[in-house]
Amino acid sequence: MSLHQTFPPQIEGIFAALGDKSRRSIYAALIEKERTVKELADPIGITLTALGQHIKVLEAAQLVTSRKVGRERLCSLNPEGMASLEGFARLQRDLWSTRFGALRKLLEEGETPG
Amino acid sequence: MSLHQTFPPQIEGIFAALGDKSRRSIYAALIEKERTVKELADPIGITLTALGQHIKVLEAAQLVTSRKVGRERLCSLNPEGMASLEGFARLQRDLWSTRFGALRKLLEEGETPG
DNA sequence: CCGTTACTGAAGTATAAACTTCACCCACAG
DNA sequence: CTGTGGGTGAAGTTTATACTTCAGTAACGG
Repeated sequence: MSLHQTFPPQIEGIFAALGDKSRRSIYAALIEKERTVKELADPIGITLTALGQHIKVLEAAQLVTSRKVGRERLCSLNPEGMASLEGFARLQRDLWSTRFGALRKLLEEGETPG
Repeated sequence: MSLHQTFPPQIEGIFAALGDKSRRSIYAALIEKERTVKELADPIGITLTALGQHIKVLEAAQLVTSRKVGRERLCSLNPEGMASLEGFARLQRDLWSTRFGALRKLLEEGETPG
């Protein structure tokens, strides 16, 4: 039914995940170092339950990984996610350059009829 | 109050904008070529009003530009947005490499005692 | 053992934001 | 000039989802 092409599934997930302010905060907090669920929840001011839900989304998007250590859960950044995003963004730019290049070429050809 | 550093404002806007499925569809549709509000609204199945609101968000995020042509509004991609995102993502990867490099160095030093 | 701390699942609430309706304005065609 | 089509603003609805509460498990400290 849908005429429009959408983004690759992984990229969709990344945008959906980081579309939320709390999850961006979590991600940003993990840039410095790995942290427990509690350490992440406290400064944002949400419950541990809410934070756990966010972590699930971030893990599904491959932006974060986590592991149980004793009774705590240590969360860390997963560089794969951002790397994929970078690749996607670069591809977009390449496509654009190509289009722009093609346009320029057309214009140049138009100027030199022969 | 907030302990956590968040993303640069422009990047925040981009994630917030593309966090929405409809706006991703719009963006994807504009990759091929520029389109009017109606051309964008029809395949998604939303009203022109709703689409107009999305365009405003995408423009604020510098992902899209638009201009009035007669009674139509032509929307096109703004490559600046994606370029910023690519820069941000690459910076993240660089930070990670640095951290990882430092860790590896520490481990190597630990493995070669004296 | 007991009490506290960190977390988790289910289930319900609350709110932000996506979306609609409706009235209206312009541009263009007949 | 009338009629139709594309677009826009204000204001209300609706829905997705972020969030909570509560009850429970497991780990650690005394």
